[in-house]
Amino acid sequence: MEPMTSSDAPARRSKQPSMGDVARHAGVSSQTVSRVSNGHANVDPLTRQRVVESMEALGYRPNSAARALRRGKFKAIGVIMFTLRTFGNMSTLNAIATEAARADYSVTLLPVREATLGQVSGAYNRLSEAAVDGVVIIFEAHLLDEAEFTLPPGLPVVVIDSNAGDAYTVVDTDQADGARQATEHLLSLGHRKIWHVAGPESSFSAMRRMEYWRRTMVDAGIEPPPVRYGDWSTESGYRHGMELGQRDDVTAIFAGNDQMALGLMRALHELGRDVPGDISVVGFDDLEEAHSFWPPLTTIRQDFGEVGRQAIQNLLAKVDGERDNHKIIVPTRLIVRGSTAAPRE
Amino acid sequence: MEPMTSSDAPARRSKQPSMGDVARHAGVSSQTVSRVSNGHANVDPLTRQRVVESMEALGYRPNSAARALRRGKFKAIGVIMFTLRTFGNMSTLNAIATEAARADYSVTLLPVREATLGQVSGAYNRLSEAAVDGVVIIFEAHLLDEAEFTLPPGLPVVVIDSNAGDAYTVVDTDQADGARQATEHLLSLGHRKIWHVAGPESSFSAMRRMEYWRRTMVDAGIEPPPVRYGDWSTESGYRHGMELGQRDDVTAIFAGNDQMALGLMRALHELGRDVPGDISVVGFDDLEEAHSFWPPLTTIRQDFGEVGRQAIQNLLAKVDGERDNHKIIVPTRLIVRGSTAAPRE
DNA sequence: CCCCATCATGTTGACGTAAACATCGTCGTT
DNA sequence: AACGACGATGTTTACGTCAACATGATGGGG
Repeated sequence: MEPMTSSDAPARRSKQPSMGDVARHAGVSSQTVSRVSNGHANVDPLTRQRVVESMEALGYRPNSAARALRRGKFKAIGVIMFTLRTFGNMSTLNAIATEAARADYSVTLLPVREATLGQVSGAYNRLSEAAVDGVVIIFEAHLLDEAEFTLPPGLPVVVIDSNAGDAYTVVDTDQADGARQATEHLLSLGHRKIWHVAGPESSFSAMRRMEYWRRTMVDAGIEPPPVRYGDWSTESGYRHGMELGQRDDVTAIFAGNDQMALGLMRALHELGRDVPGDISVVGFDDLEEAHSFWPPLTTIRQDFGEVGRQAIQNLLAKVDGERDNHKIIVPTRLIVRGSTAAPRE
Repeated sequence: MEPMTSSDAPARRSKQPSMGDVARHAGVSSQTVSRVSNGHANVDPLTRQRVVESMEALGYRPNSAARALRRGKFKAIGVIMFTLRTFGNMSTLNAIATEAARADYSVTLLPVREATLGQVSGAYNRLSEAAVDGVVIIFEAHLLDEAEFTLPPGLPVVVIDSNAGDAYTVVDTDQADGARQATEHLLSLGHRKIWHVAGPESSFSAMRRMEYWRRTMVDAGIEPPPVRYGDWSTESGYRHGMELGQRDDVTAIFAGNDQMALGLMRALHELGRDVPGDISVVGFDDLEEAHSFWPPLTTIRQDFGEVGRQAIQNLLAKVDGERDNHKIIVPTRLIVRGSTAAPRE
């Protein structure tokens, strides 16, 4: 990989015009340009007009670095995440970006990676110098502690989908209720022994869903079968499907997410087991494609949009001085489609 | 869990220590602090040590606004897009973020939305003042022209998946070859009349794929059946599937993307048509789930990672002064799975 | 018709950083 | 011993913006 140094003459970007340039061009002071630029009152319409014309003529655009320095605000919020690869993270990010834009904030991605321990001297990671007014953290809170970075003190934080406790404002999908709805749906169809293919043990969401599946089973007076752990991927769902599909005491499976449910169903197809005739399957997430799976997947819909919205609203409130931490729970909803049915007699 | 940010810190962030504070605390000049902060040579190890300790003691972190102002660089690149909702955009963004982080750049999302035409005066949109050194545009170039914004002159730009022509550096998947491979695969299996469900007419990618499907058919001496247009969604695939599945002259369908292929297959399932026994289906994209569809989908794999990598590398080269525009074509690959077979006799 | 409120505009300075230049020892060489 | 090179550190200044204050004009009320 080439070092990409800008050592050699960095083709001096033809100096962007500044307020001073515009001011000179329009024959006013730069302060007047500033006033126009910020839409302040008390500027003569004619002057304003003239300034706007000069700005256009010179192709002036405000220097946001100077602005941020002057104002002490970046009008930007950071999103810390490990990967964009999951549907949930992406949907949440999309909602965050949309909501932030509404408030005229931009969103900066701050992927977490190996700390760039430079010299013993300047050991700052990107985060500590990130040009943001606040951050949304989208990952498992327990990783926060072992992470290679420290959050700058005083930086407003909102955590999504985590067990961060009272130290932060937390926005979370109602994992518990979702898992309960999924399990009860299967119970109400007449299934007794409901299997669960959970997400990885490192995931807070996975553990919550698992816990409430178990609790619902126990509440129904049924001994829960042993949990099986996947890693959210279709492959892991497939593997468990191949095993579970060969047992004759399996009539219903609750998968920790839709992708594992998909892998599961594929395995069952390959084994010649009918879904939902022989085995019912429920997922979690409601991927956009879930209704086109074969059979269309019964699943728990997460409202990622609402999660993102809540996260931004709460974060911006903190940026504006709010001190308290909140815990916001976004409800989930059971979507019944074709992958569940009453067990065969 | 110990809180890593003192949430009890003063809401007033103006208390952030500056270089001067650190300098005073360490008994050196602020320039020395600057040198330490940037890992420059020519600093006495003992002095360096002392400065680092002072930085830690005061919780100093560099002010990136001041830094950006001073250096004239933001170390950030912007990504302009309409939505994160599609698999392709999402994958590309992921690759971009990863690659940018490698070069120590951060990524700022710049979702395009209705222009915020403020006062007649300060009608700047977010883009024109965005704190970025360059931008990647992920959408149809023809929309660039009718977009409500103008790209600040002199701002390096790389366009992905578009027909932007010579005005920009363009990174694109080899749509043409992908469509050719898909069509030829079906032809080589013995299919003659291959139907195509294309993406929306507004999409450059969709049109490229369609064009080369047609061209390949013509080259094979076959009159292409009428194109059918979808909108990339599973629903639109489903609709076309319901229609095509009821005709007995349909043995092979090339869908413009995997999601439409999925909808298509669902419709065929509902109609009792066997895939690939009665009808073969090919997609485009190779979604992560595609291999778990039922049947596993034969499709064209796009290398989004490479697209993102190329985009960033070229953009950063431009940021460093490169003037020329390039056209980078990233190859595609046919992935044969279970949704295609020779036509029934 | 004078005074002051009001408005339009200009001037000054500070935000935090880092390049450019200045200063002052120290050490190796002849 | 004298000289200069070099390394460590300090001083000055400018980056672009905008708040605060200053100035100068206008007009209405007493």
